[in-house]
This record gives sequence, C-alpha cells and structure tokens, in this order.
Amino acid sequence: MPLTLYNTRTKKKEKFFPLIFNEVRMYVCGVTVYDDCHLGHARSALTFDVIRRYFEFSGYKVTYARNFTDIDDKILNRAQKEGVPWNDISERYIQAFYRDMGALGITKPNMEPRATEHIPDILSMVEGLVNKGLAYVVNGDVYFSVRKFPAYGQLSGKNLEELQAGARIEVDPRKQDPMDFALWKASKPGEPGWDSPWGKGRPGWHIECSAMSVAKLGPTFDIHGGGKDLIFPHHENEVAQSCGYTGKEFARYWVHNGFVTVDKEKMSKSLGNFFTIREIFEKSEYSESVTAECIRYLFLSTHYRSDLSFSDNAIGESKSALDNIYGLIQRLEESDSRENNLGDEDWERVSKEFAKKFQESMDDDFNTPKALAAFHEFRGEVNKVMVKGLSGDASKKARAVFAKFGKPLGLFHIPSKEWKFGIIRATVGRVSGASTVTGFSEKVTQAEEWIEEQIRLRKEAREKKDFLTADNIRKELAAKGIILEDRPDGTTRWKR
RNA sequence: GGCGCCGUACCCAAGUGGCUAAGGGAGCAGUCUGCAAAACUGCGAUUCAGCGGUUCGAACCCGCUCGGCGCCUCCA
Repeated sequence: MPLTLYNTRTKKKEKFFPLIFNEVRMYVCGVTVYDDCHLGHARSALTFDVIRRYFEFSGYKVTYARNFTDIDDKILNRAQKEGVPWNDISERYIQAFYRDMGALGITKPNMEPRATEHIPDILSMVEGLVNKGLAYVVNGDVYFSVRKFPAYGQLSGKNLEELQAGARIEVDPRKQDPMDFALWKASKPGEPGWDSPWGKGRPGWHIECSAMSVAKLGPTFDIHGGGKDLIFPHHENEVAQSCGYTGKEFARYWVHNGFVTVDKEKMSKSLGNFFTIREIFEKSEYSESVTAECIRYLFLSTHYRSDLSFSDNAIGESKSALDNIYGLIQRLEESDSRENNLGDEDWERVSKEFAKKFQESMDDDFNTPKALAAFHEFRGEVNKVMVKGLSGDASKKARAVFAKFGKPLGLFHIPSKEWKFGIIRATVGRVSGASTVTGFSEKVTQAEEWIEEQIRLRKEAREKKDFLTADNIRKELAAKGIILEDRPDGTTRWKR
C-alpha cells in the first residue's frame, strides 16, 4: 500500500508516487528572519521534519530544501529601528532560528538557501517573465500580471472576480490589475539593492521561493509545503511565477499545516498572543530535551492539518502521557536480567500488531495521533506481557521498538535515566483584558539535596518498621508537592 | 461581502457510509503495597452542536439553523 497524503490543490488524499523512484524532493517555506520564532513556526518546521523523517523511515531518499527570507521590509524596518546594518538583523535571527530548531530536535534540511544568495536566479526568472509578457515594468518596479496567467487561483480555489470584490486594500495605481504583485521592487534612497535591468532594487517576497525551489530542486518536484496561511497569496503566486517561467508543472503535491492557536485564535505577532520558542524553553522547569519532547508530543497528538490549541494544560497532558511510556522503558531496562520468559510468545504478536498499526497510520496522510495511539496500545500490551514475565532478550527488543518507531516521530530517544517524571503545576498567566500569555510553568524551588536527605531518613525509619516517622516524612514532602514512589529494588523515586 | 474550515465524553483528540465510536489526560473501583505511589484490570459517549432529508444502514453524504475560526493585507 503506497503512502497517501492530502493535496491542497485537489483537496483530496492522493496516493503518493514520487517523480523519481524512491526519491522525494520537497521544498518548504521557511521564515523571514526579523525576530525570534514562535510556536507557529515550530509547528511548521516540526510537521515537515516528521514528514521527512517518515519518508526516510520508509526507505526513500529525501532531498529537503527550506529557505530563509533574509531581505524584506520587516528586516529593513527593524534594522532602521536598531540603527544597525540590515544583514546584522538577518544573520542574528538565522542564528536564533538554528538555536531554537536545534533545541526542538528538528533535523536540518539538506539545503537552506537564502534569498540574497539567489539574486541572479531571481533576476533571470523576472527577466524571463517580462520577456514572455507575463510581467511588466513600471518605474523600476516589476509586477506579475495575473490576468496573463489563466490558471491563477487554481491552488487556493479563488477566482479573480471574487478576490477583487473583497479587496480591502487600496489599489496601487501603477498596477494594471489590483491583484498583480511585485516581482522586483526599486530601492528607495538608503535602502539596499542589487543592480538589475530596471535599476537598483530588491526581490519581491513571492519570487524568492519560486527561484530558490527551481534552482535547488528543478522545475518540477514532489512536495511543496508550508503553513496554511501561505496558500494565498504566496503559494498561488509561486505557481503563477514558476509555471509561467518554466512552462512545466511546479510542485506535484501541496502540503499545508494548521495553525497553533491560543483561546481558539491563531497565534500571531499582530494579535500578540504568541509564545516564542526561546521563552518556552527558558520558562520550562524541565531540561531542554524533556521540554522539547513534550512540545513534540503535543504537536503530534493533533493531526498536522488541524489547528492545535496550545496551553499549559495541554503540555501537562503530554508530559503525563510521556511519563507512562518512559516509565515502561525504564522498567524494561530494569528487567533485562530476568530469566523468566513466560510472555515471550505474546511479545511476538504484540510487536507485530504494533508495527502494522503504526505504519498504516503514518501511511494515511501522516496520522500521528493514530500512531501515538498505537504506541499507547503497545505500551499496555507490553505491560501485560511483563506481568507474565519477559526475558532479557525480549525486553531489549521491546526497547528497540520504541527506538526504531520513535525515530520518525523524533520521540522516545531520551535515556530513561535523564527523564524527569511527574508533571509540574503549570499556569498560563495573562495580562488582564488582553490574551497575552506571560508564563509557561511555575518554577519549583525545593532544593533537590534536601529531598534526597528526607528520602534517606525515611528509608532508615522504614527499615526499623517505624512507619509513623516514615509516613510523616512522606506527608511533609507531599505538602510541598513531592510525591514518592517506592520501587521494588528498595530505592525511592520522587516526582513533583 | 466572497471563499473555506471546524463543532465527537469533564478536557485533549482519532474516526468521514456498515464489527462493541481509537488513544491520551483527569476521575472512580479492584489487584498489588506496612500504608502509599507506580503498574495492571475494570467502569465511563445508547451517542457524535441542533433540526430535516437521502440510504437497508450516517458522527460520516445533502439542506437549513446555531456557535467558533481562518484566508481575501505581512504572516508558519
């Protein structure tokens, strides 16, 4: 059964057949580097990270390109405000992007083109469009003429008449049609620019992705992705530019991820209801890898095309679900030396059923919530088998299953000893009136040495059968939110 | 105003024509435990926003109503 994926262009799930056997070429719109990224950007990067990982898991060779828009009005505005060169801004936020994505465990694409590295490609594309009569020049600006491209609107399901009826912006009088968009913008005095046949200028946003994707992957490639807010106008314009220029099919499958929302509203800069990735990590009580795992789990627990509502509660639920799985992995490690193997036959059946369900789920348009459900069913089954007795060998295999099938999701790779069990009481702070989120989780301040000392004292009391003292210590810790768990080997684990 | 998406248990969330409506979180009960915790087992939607229609059969298809959101402007 081939993998199926939802194609925005046809509004249907389609069987996926790459252009080149066993190879996937994909291009995803990256970010404009003028500020720290928020969770919405993380959602997109994570979605396509998992898609890429799963293709690789399934045996495909993947060529994955994701761009940086490193020249743009927003970058220039910020540079002017800070009084620094514009490329200081873009370089700073490219580094910030790498830091944030690295923290989230997102693997790097094979290619990360920057707009400013592709000015010659952009210029030849714009020139080509002018020569073909699909674009026109006005005072050093170049515009794409949407009326000259009959398929305009096909991807987004819009048509020019409807668009114009609803146009909410003032029409630039230099445009032949209100929906025409800039391919090349003449530089204003003091602005950076590159020489072109139409004078000094810089590229429009839409042409960058067309030029970079064609330069990196060729005129026709398999998958083009991005957030669903890019469908119109950005991706619609890319189709017009690329097809208009090459005369060939552009992306064969269009894949779009849903938004991250807060209180049902799209997380965005303009609404001010966003969390930056950096702040999530800074405010988290957990280590970077544990925090990243929680975010990843939360994101994958909703299908990539649906909107995902973000809250501290949602993160907490993800943490609890992960605790259960890491708890099993830890117990599997501890049972390595057992000789008992009463459950090994069941183990074979259980692991096969899991692998089947996992693959079926992921093959069905990357249904990660269903894949996670398969993991939890597997966890339950392995637990039952463990009660009967699992040999050291089968235990190793069980852990290998988590490692192998966790990899395409980017989950379950943290050594269980580094996993911090228990959820931290989390709060989402709000500025009164506005929906501004100011906090992610409460910092807990108990000194860990003190907790360990209390556990030692309690152990001594228990060994003397002094349960009254032992229980008082436990109560005292409980009052501070510390919960103890006595383990079969005589040690005590604690969590908040 | 145009186009489009969504509304499934206390919360999150799969399922989009036909076995008992996945899974997670929270909750309750039992097993285990010195007692707990963890783990395991069991319980929990006669029902899928509402109403009407199509069908042998619908949460899934069609229509209307109510509620929420998105795109049409930079946006992942």
